[in-house]
Amino acid sequence: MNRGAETREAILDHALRLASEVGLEGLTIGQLAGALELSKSGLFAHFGSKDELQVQVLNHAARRFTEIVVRPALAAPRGVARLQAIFERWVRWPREAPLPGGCIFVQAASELDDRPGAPRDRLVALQREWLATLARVVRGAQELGELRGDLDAEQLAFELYGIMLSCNHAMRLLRDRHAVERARRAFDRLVEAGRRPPA
Amino acid sequence: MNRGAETREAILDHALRLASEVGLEGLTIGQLAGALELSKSGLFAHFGSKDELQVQVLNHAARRFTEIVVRPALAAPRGVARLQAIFERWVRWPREAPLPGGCIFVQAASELDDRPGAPRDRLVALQREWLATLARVVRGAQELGELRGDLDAEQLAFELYGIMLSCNHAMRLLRDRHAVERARRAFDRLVEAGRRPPA
DNA sequence: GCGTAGAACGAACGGTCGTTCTATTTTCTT
DNA sequence: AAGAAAATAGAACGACCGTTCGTTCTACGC
Repeated sequence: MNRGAETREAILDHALRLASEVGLEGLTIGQLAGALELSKSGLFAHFGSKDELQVQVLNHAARRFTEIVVRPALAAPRGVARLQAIFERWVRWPREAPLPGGCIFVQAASELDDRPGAPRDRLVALQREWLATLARVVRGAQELGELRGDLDAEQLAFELYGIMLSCNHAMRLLRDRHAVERARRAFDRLVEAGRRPPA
Repeated sequence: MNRGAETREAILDHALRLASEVGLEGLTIGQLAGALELSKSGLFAHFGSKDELQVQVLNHAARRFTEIVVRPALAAPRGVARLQAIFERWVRWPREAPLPGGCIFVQAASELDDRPGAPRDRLVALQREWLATLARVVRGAQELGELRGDLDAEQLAFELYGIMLSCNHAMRLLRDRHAVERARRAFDRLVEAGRRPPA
């Protein structure tokens, strides 16, 4: 790896942590440079613009997310077990990334939803991908007969992500220590309802 | 109403709309003053600090929320009907407030969750209140026998809010035109599951 | 009509923002 | 070892930030 690529990696690492706390907008080049003992201009030269820095932070986060959440979950056996694995990994991922300010995608979603530009476009693509991944795992469980075949996989993905968002809200804003427990119960109920034949 | 109270109301009105788009942090006193054709210092004098402005914007939003969502829903008959009313009102409320940038509480939750201070404290109190309201309506339905008595009302409130958060995410970030439809289906399924006796 | 309190103003403060230069140092290639 | 290329530094920029200050305007009780 180039010398430049190394420091760029270090920058993105720190930027990711920082952005989870203060947001992608709250991220400032001066503070980031100060924390890494670099000059503002030196750090800036790696990216050329703040938008590009934000895009690369999102890409960096996506790589981490794949490593920490998606790939290990794909090691679990297909079906509901894999769905459960992906859920459990998601809950832990801010701790393992580590992202002291919580999931950066949730954070960025609020920040970017009304701000057109490259960072928003990138985030939208990543979140669509994530929902598609959830739906794919659901379909895997359907093909195995563990979940009803007439379920709308995208609908289930929508609802699963809702549980995760509520969990995030309860943990990060309300500091509710039972948030994960609540989310787990909701997840189990949702999956259980998907097993039963329709009434 | 005092002259001062009138302009303060006008300020908060505009600030609320603006904050829904750019966030409570993105709100700047200069821009707000410019939009209202006031001087920065003249506007500032009404609040004394930006934190206080943010707190008052949150309070203003809470008043609106009560008028638009909670109070009309309380006019619906107790039970599941009222729960449905509160859900439908919630979906529409950014359009009716109007909040062109979507629900300000969801927006603020991400912004403030890692920033201690008066605005955060106020938001936490408001969101706890909101979840408590949801739980109270659920309990109303339980007392009427429309929902199972052994359900955990707070758990159901947690899951209901999750559906709303996922709806918000799909609408605002993904620009998904079927978000409300998805949310409605999730809501119906959740309530329906609450009607049935346990398996 | 006058005096006074509150409301709004305009200018300025020190700071920080993202960005743009130029110059210097470090790293890589040959 | 030499020369090209990449990486970093440092100073400066215009813009805007929240905030302060002293002044001016406006409305209303006497």
